[in-house]
Amino acid sequence: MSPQQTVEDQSARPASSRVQRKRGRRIQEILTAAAELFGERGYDAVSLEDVAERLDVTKGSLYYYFSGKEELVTAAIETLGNEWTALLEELLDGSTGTAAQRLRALIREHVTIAVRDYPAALRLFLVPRQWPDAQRERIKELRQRHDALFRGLVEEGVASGEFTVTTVDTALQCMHAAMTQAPMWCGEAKPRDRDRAIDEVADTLMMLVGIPPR
Amino acid sequence: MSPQQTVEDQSARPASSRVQRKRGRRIQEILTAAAELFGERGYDAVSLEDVAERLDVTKGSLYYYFSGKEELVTAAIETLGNEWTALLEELLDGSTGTAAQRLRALIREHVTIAVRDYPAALRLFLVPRQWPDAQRERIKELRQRHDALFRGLVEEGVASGEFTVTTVDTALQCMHAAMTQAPMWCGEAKPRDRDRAIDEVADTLMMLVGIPPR
Amino acid sequence: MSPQQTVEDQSARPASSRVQRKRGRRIQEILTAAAELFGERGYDAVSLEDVAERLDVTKGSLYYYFSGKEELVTAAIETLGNEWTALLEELLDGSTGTAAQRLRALIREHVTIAVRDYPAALRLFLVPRQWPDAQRERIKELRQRHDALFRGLVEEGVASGEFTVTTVDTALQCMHAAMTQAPMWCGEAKPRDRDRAIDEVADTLMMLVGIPPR
Amino acid sequence: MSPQQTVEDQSARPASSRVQRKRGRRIQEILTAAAELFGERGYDAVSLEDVAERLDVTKGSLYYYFSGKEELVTAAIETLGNEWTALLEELLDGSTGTAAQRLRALIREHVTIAVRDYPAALRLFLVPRQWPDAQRERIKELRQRHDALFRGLVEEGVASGEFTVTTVDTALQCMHAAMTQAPMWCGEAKPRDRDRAIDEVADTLMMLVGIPPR
DNA sequence: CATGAATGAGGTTTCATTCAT
DNA sequence: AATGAATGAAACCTCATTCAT
Repeated sequence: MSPQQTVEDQSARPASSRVQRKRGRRIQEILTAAAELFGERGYDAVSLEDVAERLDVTKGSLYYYFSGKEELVTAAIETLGNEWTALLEELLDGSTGTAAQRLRALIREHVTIAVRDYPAALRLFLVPRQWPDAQRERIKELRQRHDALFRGLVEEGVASGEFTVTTVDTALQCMHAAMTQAPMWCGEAKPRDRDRAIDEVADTLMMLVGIPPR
Repeated sequence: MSPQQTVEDQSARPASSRVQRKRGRRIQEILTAAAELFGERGYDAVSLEDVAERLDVTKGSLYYYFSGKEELVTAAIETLGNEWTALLEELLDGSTGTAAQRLRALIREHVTIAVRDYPAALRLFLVPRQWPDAQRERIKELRQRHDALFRGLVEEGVASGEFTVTTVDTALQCMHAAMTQAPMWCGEAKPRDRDRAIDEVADTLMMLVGIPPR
Repeated sequence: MSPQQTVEDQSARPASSRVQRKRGRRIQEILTAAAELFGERGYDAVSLEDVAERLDVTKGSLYYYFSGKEELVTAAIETLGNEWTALLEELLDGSTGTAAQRLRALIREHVTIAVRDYPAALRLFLVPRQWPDAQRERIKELRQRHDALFRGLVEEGVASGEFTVTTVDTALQCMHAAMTQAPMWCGEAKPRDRDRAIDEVADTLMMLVGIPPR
Repeated sequence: MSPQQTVEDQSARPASSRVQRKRGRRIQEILTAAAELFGERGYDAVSLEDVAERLDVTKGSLYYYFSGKEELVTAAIETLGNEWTALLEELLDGSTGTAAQRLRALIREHVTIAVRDYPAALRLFLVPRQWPDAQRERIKELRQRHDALFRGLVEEGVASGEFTVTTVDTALQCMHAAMTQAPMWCGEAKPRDRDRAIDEVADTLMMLVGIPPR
């Protein structure tokens, strides 16, 4: 049995779970490094050598865990998406107040993550030639889970009369597009300016659901 | 001594203007092809061989007109941006009504062009992070000219009290981001659905300047 | 200090013979698997990973029994050759009749084994040109033992005037070459056709020693 | 239009036939070098680097003419087969005498070529994983053309009563197998011995069609 | 005994770039 | 103006081998 098995198959063999856990941890290390790099520079601009170097191993080692660049990047996207979504879910769990207050906080958090951790995340969804089927499914699911967070809040606000939208779908798409590209114009050096920029983005995007600034 | 001269230099020598015109035409052909390809697949995923093949010439020929891949792609972006901006300026010249009416028309037109002519233009703005200085300048200027169209209208509306914004800059950025990515979710087959989708985008984005739907 | 010891050494230590037997059995399993794979695809096209996978162990384990790929393949050839020769010797022990009758039976058996058990055994003799000295010796000996069976019969027939040959050596070489490649053109699906094909090969090869068909 | 076009397409564009001829010549140079190397060592054991080095160019250049290793080797086999067959046809054209005399000369020539030029030609027909369809056809045709030479003579001899065979097909297969493997046991250093060995092979193989030695 | 992990050398392939013609 | 040819660096990938556990 070849050792490559994507992250989810892990539970196949119950044997030697300590080893399995270690393997899992290593895979996560790799995926985190890969997610950062791909998130920063995009698919084509990152070589496996780059990934290996950041992990201080050789290229060959990556092939022990992944069957190739595409599998690696797919898994990395998944990781990135999961971490990102988890952070947002966490925030949402602890947040109270009106739908507007919570949505604004969510937007702020999302942009902050984008700017801080994954300035080129957008590119990861613009990967070359369409993905092989298996991988495309996984990415689509990921995106839906992420979207659901925003959609839930928006629908709540609309239901309560707090928000006004033309279409929930379109408002979400626009919001998402702007948030994703935000790192490109908020990527300033000084944290102070950056924070203000993020605030402005949040205020501006709230207008998409009919909440005026101030 | 190579005859390379970037697109601007073209008008420098009045001599032998028939030759010059022909050269200009050839350059335009190349740039159009390049813009399409780069727009479809992104910078890294398009090889000069691809561009040459679409033009039915050899790679070598491209070097007669451009000093390298980067210059080619920069010029392509410039061309595409110029055409695009020209279409928008034309529309604006003939348009009357309130700032809101004109802005809405401008947004509609922009998205329509994007969806119809340059479905993947977005990628052209996701080009390698570090441009050589010379090229970065040109792209920045282009963007500013394009932006000025929207900015003018928005400022006019703000001045007249018609619009409400947190920051003109941020509103424009968000608007731009959403418009650029719109082709990705409006790229439906049937023209009827597509038109309605574009309308929704326009309505939604008008909210960024405080204009409610309907 | 690694415990590697080539197959011959096995019987050296009488100590702990149960362990030794187990070791021997394991080695045989490995060699059988290896012989099949190398026979099917050739030396270069089979990786140790492939061999390990078929045995459901890891690559590393193979190094416990063999010092490397070359030793493994040499031993595999040896095993295969031994089994093959043993089968032929067995046949010869029980066979009677004229030299021609016995030679014909031997040829038939040889080709039958090749077709049935080792359809691509030929490739095992097309292994990298330069064997290390130690291994070359072993392979040569093997071949001689195998050859001796045929040689003995041929010489007997020549001595008795039953056979006519130009050179015993050359006749044997040609016979061997044809027998080895026979699986490639006798590898038909239906057993009936296959049996007739083998008969034809045997008849034809008998002509090499001057025995006419029928 | 990518420059790769296999040898037969050459006549597609009538344009600039001097250039075309030069291209053809270069391709032949490459194929000759490749055929020698692959013929000597087999598919897997020859790297493109090896081929490139013998031609004193870089690996990359090979990709200008061939789309990959497989295409190169297929074309090389074709070349090798064509040259080989051409030599045999030439010989046959100028040869007179009985079918036996001519067949014997043909065998001698074939083995001489094998020993002298392509000691590992056999391996080329045992290439890894079956060939892609396109290439398999070409190789099969080649083989048939080659076989036809021998078949014609054998059938002629059988018709005239000069030869006796069990089956023409089987006799040809055996003959071919032996001839192809002959370099393995005739590859001696001294030309004198080698010539005698070839003579013996020829005499021995003539027995396959019922011609006794001497 | 056996495994999982890692390595490093070497293979195939791609491609921007240069240049003689 | 354009082409065919060649290059070289760098990419992806494979695999025999080693080793701590």
